[in-house]
Amino acid sequence: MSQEFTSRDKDYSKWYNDIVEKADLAEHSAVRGCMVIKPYGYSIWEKMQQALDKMFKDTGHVNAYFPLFIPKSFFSKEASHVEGFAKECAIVTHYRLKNDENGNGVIVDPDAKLEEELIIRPTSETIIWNTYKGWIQSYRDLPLLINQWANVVRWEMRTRLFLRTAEFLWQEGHTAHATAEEAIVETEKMLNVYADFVENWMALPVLKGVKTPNERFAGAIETYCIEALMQDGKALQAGTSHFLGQNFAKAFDVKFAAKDGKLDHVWATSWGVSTRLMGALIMAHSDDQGLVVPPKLAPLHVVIVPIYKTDEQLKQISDVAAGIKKNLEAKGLSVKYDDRDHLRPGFKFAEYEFKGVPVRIAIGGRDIENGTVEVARRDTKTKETVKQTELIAKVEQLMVDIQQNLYKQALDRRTAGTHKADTYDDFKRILDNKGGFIYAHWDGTAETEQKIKEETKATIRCIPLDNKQEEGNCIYSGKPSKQRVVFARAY
RNA sequence: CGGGAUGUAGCGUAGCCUGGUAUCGCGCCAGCAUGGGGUGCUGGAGGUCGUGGGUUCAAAUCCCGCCAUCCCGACCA
Repeated sequence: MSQEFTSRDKDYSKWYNDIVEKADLAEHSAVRGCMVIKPYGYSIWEKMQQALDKMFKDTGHVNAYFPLFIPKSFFSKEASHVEGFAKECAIVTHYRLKNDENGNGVIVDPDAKLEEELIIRPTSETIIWNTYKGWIQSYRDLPLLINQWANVVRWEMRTRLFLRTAEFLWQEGHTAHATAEEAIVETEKMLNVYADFVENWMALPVLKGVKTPNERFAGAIETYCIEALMQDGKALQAGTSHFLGQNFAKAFDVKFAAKDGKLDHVWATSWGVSTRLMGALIMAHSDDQGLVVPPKLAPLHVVIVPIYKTDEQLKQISDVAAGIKKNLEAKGLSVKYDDRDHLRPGFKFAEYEFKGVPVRIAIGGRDIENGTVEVARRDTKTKETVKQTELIAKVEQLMVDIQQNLYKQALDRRTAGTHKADTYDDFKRILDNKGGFIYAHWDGTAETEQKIKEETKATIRCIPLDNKQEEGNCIYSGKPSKQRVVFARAY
C-alpha cells in the first residue's frame, strides 16, 4: 500500500479518482456506468442520509416508497417532462429468460414481451402523481408532504464515480399544496434545508439561486438550486428544489375541493439531493494527502495508534488507549484503536490520513511515562502533545474546530474563486485562467446563454436569490441588463 | 453516440513489431528482526494473458467480432 496521490495541480481528475479508490469509497462495477459504493464510502452516505432525514422529518415530511418501474404511458402525460428524460431512459421490455435451443446460454424469451414497456424511473413525478390522484380529494388532504429514499437510473454516456453514474441513490420529496404561494414557500424551505445541510454538515458554502429556463427541471415552473465551487474552479450543482405549479396535477388530473366547494388542481413541488453530494464532499476539502472528511460526517472520528517495542509496553499502552476510547465514545465519538501488529505506525498514519479521519492519537512509551499522548489533526496536519487528563475536552473541541476550519477554508477558496467580468474578453480570460464563479450581466435571452455556452463551455449556474439589482450591459450582446448572473464551467 | 488509447496474478507492469503458454515491482501468506511518519531480510502461494471466433503443428503475440475502462467531443443531477 505504499502509494502517493496524484496532486491536484498535476491532474485534478486523476487526483479525484485516486481518492475515491484509495480511500475505499467506491469502485467501478461490472455494469457499465454503475458503481459499487464500498462500506467506508457508504457509511459517509448513511451519515448524510441520517442528517437529511431528520431535517425532513423536522419540517413535517414523512417517508414512503414508490415503485422502480413506471409504465411508459405515464411519461407522455407531461410534455416537457418526457422531452427532458426521453434520451436517457432504461426500458424493460420482457419478463422472462429461457435457454437457447442452439446452446448459446440464456436468451430473452421472445414470447415474454410486455404489453406495455416499463421505464426504470429516472425520477418519480409521474408514478407519484398517478398515486396522489387517489389520495387527494379535499383541502383537508393537503398539504401532502412525502419523501422517498430510492435509486434512480439515467442512461448517461459518460460517467464519473459519484458525480455522474447511470444508477445513483437519492431522495426525492414530492409535495402537494392547496395554493401556489404555499407550494413556493415549500420549495424555498427545502432549498434552505439543503443549504443548511451542505454548509453545516458538509462544511461547504453554497450559492442559493434559481435556474434560467434553459437549465430548469423538465416539467417545472421554477427550479431553485444550490451551487458549490470545487477546488479546480468548476461549479457543482449540489441540490435542486422545484416549483412544479399545476403541471403534474393537470397531467394526472389531481383535483381537490376547497372550503367553498370549488374544484381546483393542486400545486406541487419536488426536491432532491443525490450521492453526487459525495463527489462534492471529496472535492471540497480533500488535499494531496487524500480525503478530508468533516467531523460531522466522518464514519470514524478518532483513531488511536500505539507505538511500542515490547509486549509489556503494548499492554500498558492498550490499557491507556482503552480508557481513552471509552471516554471518547461516551461523548458520542466513533473511535478505533488500531493495534495491528504487522504494520508500522508511519504506515497507519498515512493510511488514516488518506481516509480522512479527523483526529489521530498516537501513544508511545514516552507518553506512558509522561502521562501524555500525541494528537494530530487531519485538516491542518499539525501535531501536539496533550496531557491525558485534558485529552477528552481537547478532542471534543477539535471536532468543532475542524468542522469550522474546513468551512472557512472552503469559503475562502470560494471568495478567491469568485470574480466579476464586464466584458466578454475579461469573461473568457477569467474562465481560462482560473475558472470559478463569474458574476456578469446577461440580457436574459436563451440565445445569448446558448451562444456563451457554445463558445466558452460556461453556463449560467444560477440567478442568486438575494441578488443585487444593478444596471449594466450584457457581456455578450451589449443589451441592457438589470442584474448580474453567475456563470461557471460546471460538473 | 463519434474520435483516440488501453485490457497480462488483488494492483501496477515487461513480453506483442520478428508466434514456441509468461517478466518485474507492490500487495498477500509464513518466520525472524524492526517499531515516535509509508520497515528489512529469508522462504512461499497466486495467471482460462478481457471475451468469442479465425489463421497455424503451435497464439499473450497475427486477423475479425464483442465487452469493459480511460481521455477528448455531443448529452446530463
